[in-house]
Amino acid sequence: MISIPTIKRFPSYLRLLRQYREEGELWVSATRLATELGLTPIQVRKDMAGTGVEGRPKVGFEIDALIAAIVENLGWDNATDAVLIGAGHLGVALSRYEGFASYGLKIVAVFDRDTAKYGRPIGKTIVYPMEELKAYVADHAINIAVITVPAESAQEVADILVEAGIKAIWNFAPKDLRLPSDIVLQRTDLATSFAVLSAKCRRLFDHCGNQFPETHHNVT
Amino acid sequence: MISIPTIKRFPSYLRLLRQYREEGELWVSATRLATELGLTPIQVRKDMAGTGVEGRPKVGFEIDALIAAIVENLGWDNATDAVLIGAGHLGVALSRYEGFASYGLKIVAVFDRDTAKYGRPIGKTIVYPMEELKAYVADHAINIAVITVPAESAQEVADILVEAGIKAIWNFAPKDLRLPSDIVLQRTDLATSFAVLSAKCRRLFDHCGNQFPETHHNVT
DNA sequence: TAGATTGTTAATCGATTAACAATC
DNA sequence: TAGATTGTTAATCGATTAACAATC
Repeated sequence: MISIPTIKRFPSYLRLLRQYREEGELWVSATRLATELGLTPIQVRKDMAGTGVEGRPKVGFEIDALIAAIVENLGWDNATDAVLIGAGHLGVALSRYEGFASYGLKIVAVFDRDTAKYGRPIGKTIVYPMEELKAYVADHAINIAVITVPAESAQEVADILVEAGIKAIWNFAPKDLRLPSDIVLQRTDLATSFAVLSAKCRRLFDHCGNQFPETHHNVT
Repeated sequence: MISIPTIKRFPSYLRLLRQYREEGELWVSATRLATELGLTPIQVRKDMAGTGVEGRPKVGFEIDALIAAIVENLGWDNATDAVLIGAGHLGVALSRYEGFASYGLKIVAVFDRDTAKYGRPIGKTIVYPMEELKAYVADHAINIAVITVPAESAQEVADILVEAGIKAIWNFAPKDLRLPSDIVLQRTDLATSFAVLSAKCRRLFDHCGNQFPETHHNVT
């Protein structure tokens, strides 16, 4: 069983490995991956051990083998259909994001409460009425839903999804959802992310003595 | 010094506490916060201890005091000006996001490479040419930058920001940036987030024996 | 008072890091 | 061969959880 911290580093390894492959390289050492990603070689070796790929002393790891193993470990080798709820700016941005293809995620339908948006094309699909969400998820046996509605509506949408038999929810709304324990939930919370940034800034600035040290580039 | 995991839970506490206050409540127990957020009461008490607010046995914590302490701890009490680079869908979504106000983050300028977008209004600002980025950051003593450009351009943009004297970067591009160690970096990487979701799904499904268990709602 | 709740110290758990033998 | 690199076992570090006394 691969740990969550290791899983979180997999996408960074994957991006770098794919870049190396494009540059025509065949082998890479843990030392090199570590240097480029700001990790320790020991940690990279531990992570690589999780993939099941064995390295060769003095040579390193076979790039193609690592890519295949990481993709397989994440389950990104076969595409999964997903619905997205909330055709606001963020919803549209995610629906059109082509990078999802390399994660094996495919947004097959977008839903919104705003009647004015019905039928509007977004990415490779169109906007459907919210009333059709439950039936769509159930009929198409959709397993994953992406929530990009405002915080106030997020729980309501989640409840509909659960009733319809959803298996996993990726929630972008700034709201902590209450879900049955057998539903997989992943948050992408801007507030949480910014809180960490803020805290790191505070630590740095506190070290300097004031909130924002005068920059030497500051032209008054 | 408050730990990062605690910092990550602060925004969730904050949302809930503000909701309670709106409902006219004055006190809340760690037990109740724990129940609503799916945490243990012990963990909530530990986190609350970090804020410096003392609770009262049998009563709990004063909501206003907790809100003030968390906001103060995150440095969200006075607004910070930030620039955003990349006026694509995600950039526009973030620039218009009004929730940032409650984090003390204010996007004061948006930059893009696309000349067709210059002067276009986004949120409370307009799009500026990329050429003006460096001077803007330096002249206005901007400390925080949000990067929403494609992965290929992210490092280039980051380099300009560093030269201009930026202190912290919030990077949404799927790219691991190389930065001087004194620059605060926070990633919000969709791939990482989705990788965790994928891994959790795999664990759940492996437990069931197949990749996606047939849903009982599946109408064939 | 009795009992719910806080706060703190100790125990547990898990991830990172270190040490070092094995390998090509 | 010599030396860079891997793989594994042990040590360290930090966060969570448990236990329990203190409090209103």
